[in-house]
Amino acid sequence: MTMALNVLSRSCPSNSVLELIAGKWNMLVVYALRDGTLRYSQLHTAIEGISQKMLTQTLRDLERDGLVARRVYPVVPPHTEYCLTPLGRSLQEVVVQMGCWAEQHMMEVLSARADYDGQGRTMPG
Amino acid sequence: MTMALNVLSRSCPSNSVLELIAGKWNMLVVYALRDGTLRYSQLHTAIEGISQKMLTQTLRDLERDGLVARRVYPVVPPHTEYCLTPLGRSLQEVVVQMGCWAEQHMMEVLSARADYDGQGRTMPG
DNA sequence: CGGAATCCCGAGGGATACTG
DNA sequence: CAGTATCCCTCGGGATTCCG
Repeated sequence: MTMALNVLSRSCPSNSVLELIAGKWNMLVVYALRDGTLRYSQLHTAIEGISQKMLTQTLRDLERDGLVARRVYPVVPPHTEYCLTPLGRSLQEVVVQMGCWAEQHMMEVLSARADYDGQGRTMPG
Repeated sequence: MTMALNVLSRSCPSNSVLELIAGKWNMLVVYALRDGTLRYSQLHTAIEGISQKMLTQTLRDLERDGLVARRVYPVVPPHTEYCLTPLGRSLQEVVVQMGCWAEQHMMEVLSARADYDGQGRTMPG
């Protein structure tokens, strides 16, 4: 019964923690902040295809989980900056590795997909 | 304009590759296969809370992407085994690190959530 | 045992409009 | 600029049933 610490177990908090990472945009935001502080609009530009709704929501989630720090400057027009917390930077190391893996192995994945789809599974017109 | 290789760019294949990792169950399946070969039912048991539909679908996706190998023994009752391919094992290293991060830092995340929710955001009845 | 097929609901998430 | 609020629709994914 000593299976407490296990990401595969729903009863283990690490499982829900892992879910937060698995979100579609979470990793990309952490990845985008790898070089330092960015403003909201800069994040919006850096992460292609993200809507403001999702960007805001993702940032709130990451802030809530202690991974991202938000600093608001009370000026007009508004100025808001985001950066990783120490906890966020510890995760960032793994996220960057994940990004590197994706960049390094994307061609293998693509060719695997091509093979798989070419084995008689394509839909002829 | 030399920003080709970038997981943040939708036009870069690595971006879609990263998406496949971000799926809710993909990482857990790769993680579950870290120790070697498992049968369908063993995976179903190991990964708490996954439905057979999602397990099958996730395995198909990972097989299609060249991360998981499927071996079917033509016996009755059926016997099917799954294991990581070399490509899958290269990803597995990063996934295991992600799992370790989740296990090591889950308490920090939990306490951050408690702090955030305690700052006047809870909904009193 | 290892799936495939079907049904169906709720959340995820985009588009748009508005605001301090 | 940095959000919030609302609408609305897709599809992720659970439950169930059937099959070789």
